Amino acid sequence: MSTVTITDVAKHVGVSVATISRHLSGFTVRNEEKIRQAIIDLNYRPSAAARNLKSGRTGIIAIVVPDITNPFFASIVEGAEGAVGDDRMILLVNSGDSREREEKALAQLFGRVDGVIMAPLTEDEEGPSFFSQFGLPIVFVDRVTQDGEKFSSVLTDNSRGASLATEHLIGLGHKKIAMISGPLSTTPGKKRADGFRASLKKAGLTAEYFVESDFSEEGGYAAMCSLLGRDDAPTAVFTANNLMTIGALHALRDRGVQVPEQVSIIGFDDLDFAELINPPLSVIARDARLQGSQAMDLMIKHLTTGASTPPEHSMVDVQLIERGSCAPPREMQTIAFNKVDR
Amino acid sequence: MSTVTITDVAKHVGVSVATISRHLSGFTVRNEEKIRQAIIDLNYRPSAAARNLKSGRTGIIAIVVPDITNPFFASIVEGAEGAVGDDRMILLVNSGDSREREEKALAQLFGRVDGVIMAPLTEDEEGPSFFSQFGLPIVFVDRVTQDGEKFSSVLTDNSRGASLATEHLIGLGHKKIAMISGPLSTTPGKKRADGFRASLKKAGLTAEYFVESDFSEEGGYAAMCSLLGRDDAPTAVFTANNLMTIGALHALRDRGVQVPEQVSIIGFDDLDFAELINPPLSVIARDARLQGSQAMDLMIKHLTTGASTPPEHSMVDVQLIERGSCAPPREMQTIAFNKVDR
DNA sequence: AGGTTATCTGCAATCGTTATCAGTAACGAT
DNA sequence: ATCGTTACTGATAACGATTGCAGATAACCT
Repeated sequence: MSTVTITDVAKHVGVSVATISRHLSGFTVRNEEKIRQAIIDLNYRPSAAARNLKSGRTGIIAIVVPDITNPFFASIVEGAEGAVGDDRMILLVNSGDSREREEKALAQLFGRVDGVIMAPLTEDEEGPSFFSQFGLPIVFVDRVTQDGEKFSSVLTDNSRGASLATEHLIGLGHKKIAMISGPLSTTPGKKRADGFRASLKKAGLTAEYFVESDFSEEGGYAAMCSLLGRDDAPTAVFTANNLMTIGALHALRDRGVQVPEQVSIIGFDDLDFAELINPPLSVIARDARLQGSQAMDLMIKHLTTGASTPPEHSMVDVQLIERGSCAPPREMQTIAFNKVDR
Repeated sequence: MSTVTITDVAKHVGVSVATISRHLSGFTVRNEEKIRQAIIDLNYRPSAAARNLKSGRTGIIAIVVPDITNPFFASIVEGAEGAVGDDRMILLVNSGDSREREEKALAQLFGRVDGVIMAPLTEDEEGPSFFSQFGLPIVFVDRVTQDGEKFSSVLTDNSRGASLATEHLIGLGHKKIAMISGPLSTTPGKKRADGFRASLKKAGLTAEYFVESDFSEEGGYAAMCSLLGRDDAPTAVFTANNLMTIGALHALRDRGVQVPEQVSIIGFDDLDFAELINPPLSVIARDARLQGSQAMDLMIKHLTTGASTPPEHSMVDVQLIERGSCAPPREMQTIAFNKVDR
């Protein structure tokens, strides 16, 4: 029933398949009206597979993200969706976080898509040829590779964002500042950690409370628990992504720790509900949708101008949003009290 | 460079293309080792397009959702992702909420995918042939169509969920209970409104505070504002989905309304951060991931057993999760006070 | 050695579409 | 009447893989 081909239409009208094909590609043909009608009558739909085979293009762009339920990646996808245009579609792949799955995905994607936008969660150091071997155009989000010169990317100023957060805490008077970091093997993980350390150093502090975690809610929970379990607990915490922030908040809540009275907290990446939390959560925010749409723009540009054009790298800005989860440390208040007392 | 075909491999080894093809399909051939080596040396990857054309199948299943940043739909996608298996992939389409875009998507999808899982936000009354005209296998999530007998679906007991919420509020003593409803033109919108009205009626109350909105955060905000602006404001509100709940909470916060002291609120669909809000949000929850994986299971079953098998309909359960955003109405407390006073 | 299987192989057709090329018809200009 | 131009048309060869068929090779048995 639904296997009506261009040949059927041609027979039905009484012309050759070439004529139908030309009509479909927008050329003017004689029996235009009859053809239009026949297509409707027979419910003909051109075979995408055949077109792909002929043209070598699919009109599909893949987006590889580690976790679509992470609002950050969902926003990336949304942004890319908005920029994709009418004649292309998006193929979503949840890669998880392993190199194996990423490689498998890339191999599977080959021939099915015209290009890949890749947003990593973790990454390993890789040979420069790893991604190029697939012969697919790639645009990276938040990742730099040793192939840097070969692929375009849309980066965040991760290091600056981390510095903003850290300096905000320092400015409030905190000395015992913790960071719940992402994996140092990833670009965002490393850069944010770097920014944190740099800011501490500038203020004459040491990165005593540094916990490397895994960008997951569970990881954030565990990391916060371990920090709270220390003899000399920190008075402020910077969490390196949204999921770990949620996990850390859950840990604080479960332990009955008051925010910001006992512990201040600031997270990287905004959350839809950050204002609804008690207290409203201060964060380092960036425009994830913009990052997604820029990545898509770069990809489409690359596809339309041909592989000849050199790769481009754009940078998305970050900003500090103060809400209420950060306050001066308790010790300061206590010390002040003590002084008055004596 | 990357246009290595099966013919190149055949030439390189010195056999016919048929032999290479057979090796690829798992048959035993003579020069197996040489072929394997040649494939690696030449970096050959079979053309998906050509395979699709021959086989008529693509190994891709589409998921059409109105908004991927809605955590509910993200979870649906995640669930489906987990159930898709190794030899298939997911094509994500953000449909928005218009019938036009849905139709366009379906038309575009034809030939590119083996089947479609469709989760609606809005829907119109449609002729029974609307979806069948595309000749694509479809599994619906949370939607019933007049084609009901033709397509499988995974439904939620929306009506029961709404009743659970409403009866919870009634049980606390509320009389002035509002509902911020989704569009009544949608299956979930209608069913949840039905459940609400039914429960009110059973308790001898009327649906005086009923606002039809649009399942969006902005809609929820506006609806809550209009409810708060009434002379005789409600003491409890049931919001029909997660986004409207967030919007309503923002409105309450902006107006400085105390929850649950002044207004109780309960939402349909759980939120990741429901526990972190002050007070923790009570909700009607269901397993969205399960809904997604069941939809995928049904789709794969349909694809593997052929179109002959009759459609199936499964139902996902809902449950009330009490957290703290609902309390007895203020009037009752006031009245009690008054009685004691006199 | 000869006959009979059991395996493996290559040829060629096929999937549905588009690009190329060689027409043909209509029409005005010469 | 002939020519050139314009505007369309149809037959056919690709695109890259799979598969039925028939032929070839090897293996086995008597």
